[in-house]
Amino acid sequence: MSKVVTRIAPSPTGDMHIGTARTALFNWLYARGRNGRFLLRIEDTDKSRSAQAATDAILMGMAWLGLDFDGDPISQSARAPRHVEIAYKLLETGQAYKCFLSEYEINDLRNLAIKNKSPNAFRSPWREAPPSKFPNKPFVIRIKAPQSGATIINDEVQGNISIQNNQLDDMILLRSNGTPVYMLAVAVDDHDMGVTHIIRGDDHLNNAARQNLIYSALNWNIPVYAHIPLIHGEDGKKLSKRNSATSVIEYKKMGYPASAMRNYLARLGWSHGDDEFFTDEQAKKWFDLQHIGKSPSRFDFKKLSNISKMHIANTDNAALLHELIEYLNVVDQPSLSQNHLNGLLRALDFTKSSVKSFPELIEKNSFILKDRPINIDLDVREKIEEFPLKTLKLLTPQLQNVKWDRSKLEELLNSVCEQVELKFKTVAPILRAALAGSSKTPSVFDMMTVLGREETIERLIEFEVKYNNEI
RNA sequence: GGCCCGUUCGUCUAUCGGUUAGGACGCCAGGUUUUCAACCUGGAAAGACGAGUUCGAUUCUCGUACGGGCUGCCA
Repeated sequence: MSKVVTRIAPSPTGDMHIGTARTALFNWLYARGRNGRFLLRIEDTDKSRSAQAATDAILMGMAWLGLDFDGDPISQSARAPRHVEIAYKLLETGQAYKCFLSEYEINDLRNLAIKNKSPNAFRSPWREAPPSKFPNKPFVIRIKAPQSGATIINDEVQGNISIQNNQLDDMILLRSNGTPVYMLAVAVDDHDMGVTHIIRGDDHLNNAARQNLIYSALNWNIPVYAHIPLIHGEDGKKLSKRNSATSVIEYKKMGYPASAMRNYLARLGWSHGDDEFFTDEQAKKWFDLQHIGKSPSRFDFKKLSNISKMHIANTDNAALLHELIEYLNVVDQPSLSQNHLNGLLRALDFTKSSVKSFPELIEKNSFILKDRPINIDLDVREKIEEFPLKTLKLLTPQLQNVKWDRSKLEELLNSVCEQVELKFKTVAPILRAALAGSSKTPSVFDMMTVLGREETIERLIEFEVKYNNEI
């Protein structure tokens, strides 16, 4: 059995689409799980639609998602001479022909066919014309498609699809300006690149029949097809800017880890029994074409968030910090000081287990990312019904001597609470206010251990003074 | 219009003729708690519709409805 080769072939138009990312992921998983090769080809045949910025966006998206491809990206436009060569080869063997119809004339013929309710696809009158009749006009090269019988597509996802050949028109291979069209380029490139498995959106399902025409005209082996259903928005309509975030970069900016995106996207339309949360290694091992669903699936942010939460909780601190830094960077936040970085690394132990995304993680860690004087959020202020100064007066001096670990601090706090005859429930908001100025924090003991003795005491004193002044 | 594809809880899905149709997210209720959360327990919730094949259909076939795709000198 020959080695598996897959590819992702996006066209460079604007940002990288999340659907493209999923298709890339499927191809990547399939190849990587089978010791195969995964290639990237930029489909820039139509130069007017292409832009370097869009290509960069694709590269960035792939990099963020960790979808590494083999070799250099292949530019389709650079391969145009080869496409032209094949078109002329087909012309020579009589499997393609010159068509001298103008676009205007084609339009008329097409409209006429629709008007007459012709069941057949459009045919050019030049199909069988002898060279002696050729005018001195620009021409396109069309493939000579069979007019009867059927073309079968063996699709790993959709099954065996049969398309009547009278539905297939003599598609254009080379434009009148001599440039190749997409359909030719795809078939030639996939063949030349040795692609064995084409996993792509099912909007290409009908195209597969056309591409098969090219393959068979050239006596090439037809690759394995797997046409996967498209992703829809939460409203069930095709994913668009109106109903969802469409570009990969937006998800990065929302602060979802790449591993979570891979997990969620893989699970969207593919399944491995009841497994919901899995690692890349498992996904590579498990991924197959048989368990890809046939119907389009809706993008669900709630589920993504849940998967994201599990991934954040399961990422080790150093890697998480690395991703967090990249996240802050992409959302144009100022970078963190070494001091903050150090604190963050320690705080992650107990802050990473309960958040859904990086902005939440930042918020949860805000106590360590703030410097004195601590600004107190309004909602926290409101929760402090009375301000028992005596508690702090009693507590602060004792903090000087207590052994600085979590259990000792708990003991101390409990005894102080007893002395002032308050429940810890009442005291905690005050400490939270003093230490973090926010209600979104980890436990006060965890904050104390990370902040350290000195900083904790400074914050408590600062708070005490502030309230003394206000009274 | 023609052709092609799809349809299981709100959502993602399991099921490869025989199940009390399972899981996850979300939702609801209760519990725990030191805030936001998190966590624990329980609950409601599905085979689009109509025929046929079969001892038996979610599963196979056909039709209908709905949704999607293709039908470009776009990709």
